[in-house]
Amino acid sequence: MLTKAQSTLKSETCQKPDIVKMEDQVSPYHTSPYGIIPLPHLTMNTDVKYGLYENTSDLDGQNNACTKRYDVNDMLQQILSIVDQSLDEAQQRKHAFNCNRLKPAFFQVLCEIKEKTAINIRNLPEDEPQDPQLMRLDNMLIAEGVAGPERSGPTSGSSSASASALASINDDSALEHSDYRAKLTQIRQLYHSELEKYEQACNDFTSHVVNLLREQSRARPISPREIDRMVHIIRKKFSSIQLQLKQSTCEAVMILRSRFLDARRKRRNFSKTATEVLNEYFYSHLSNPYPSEEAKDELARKCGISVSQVSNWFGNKRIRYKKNIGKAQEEANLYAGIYTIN
DNA sequence: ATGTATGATTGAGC
DNA sequence: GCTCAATCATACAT
Repeated sequence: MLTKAQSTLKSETCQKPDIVKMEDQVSPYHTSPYGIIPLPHLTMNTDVKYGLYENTSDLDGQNNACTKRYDVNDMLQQILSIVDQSLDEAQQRKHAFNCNRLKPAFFQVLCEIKEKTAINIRNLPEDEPQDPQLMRLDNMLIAEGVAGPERSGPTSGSSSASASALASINDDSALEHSDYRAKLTQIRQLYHSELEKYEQACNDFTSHVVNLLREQSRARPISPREIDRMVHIIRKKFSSIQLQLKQSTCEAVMILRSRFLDARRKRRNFSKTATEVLNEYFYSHLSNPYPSEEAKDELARKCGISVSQVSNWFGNKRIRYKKNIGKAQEEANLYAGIYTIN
């Protein structure tokens, strides 16, 4: 069954008698399932508007239009000549084409052809899941305070708990902490300005392409769906660029962390009183030196260290006590003498 | 400079 | 998620 579109195209080839003569001949007035379209007019007009028959008049003197040979070279020549046409000329042609009363019908036909071809099959919008790598990076950037809402106080973030505890112990680490925060802010600002740039560029480019496609859609069949698809593709490309930005930002944060927050590099012994408090608890609970969550909280508060530091201390203490009970006996006696063994 | 002490990290096991 | 054991990296004492 011939569609309106197909019949239109076939009738167009009929305009070129040579071709039709040799190939399958279809009536220019073929009735499509969509009704009769006065095809000869359409083809004539569009051909003229497109300039395909531009030099017909020159040739008319020698050759009748029906006998004129249209070979591939002629057509190529005409296509190539479009490049040489001035913008004004092109605009005129475009305008003439758009004003053609049969243009909407012709356009509809082209759209239908497209609808029925494979173009739409691979057009199906796939709901692709979010890139797991991108999600990881996003989560990390938010966790580090680079992306997401700005953090004001040093006590606001959960990750800063140990740092703020350290800061309360001595000025040294407080200084380092502020240094760390300053550097993090620097990274944050850089990240956001770059991200903004990318987004701006993406939006600019997208709107440019959309405008271009919309403009072109007046002359060739471009469905809104296709434009959406193009926008989707552009966004995907740009997000892959953003991915690189996020990756390098994460790297920078990790380096910063390792430099400033890796406590192994800047280890400080706990204060004497803190060690005393911890030892007191340890030796007075020697039979079960495993402080509960509440006890850890209490010890952390008393010592001005974090709960995880308390946990670390007890972990180290238990293992080292076990390894050298003899040597630890002295210490045990010292504390046992003061506190009743539990 | 060297050895020891100590807080933190890592990986296995539960 | 906690603990153990080994280990790292630094602080501290000598």
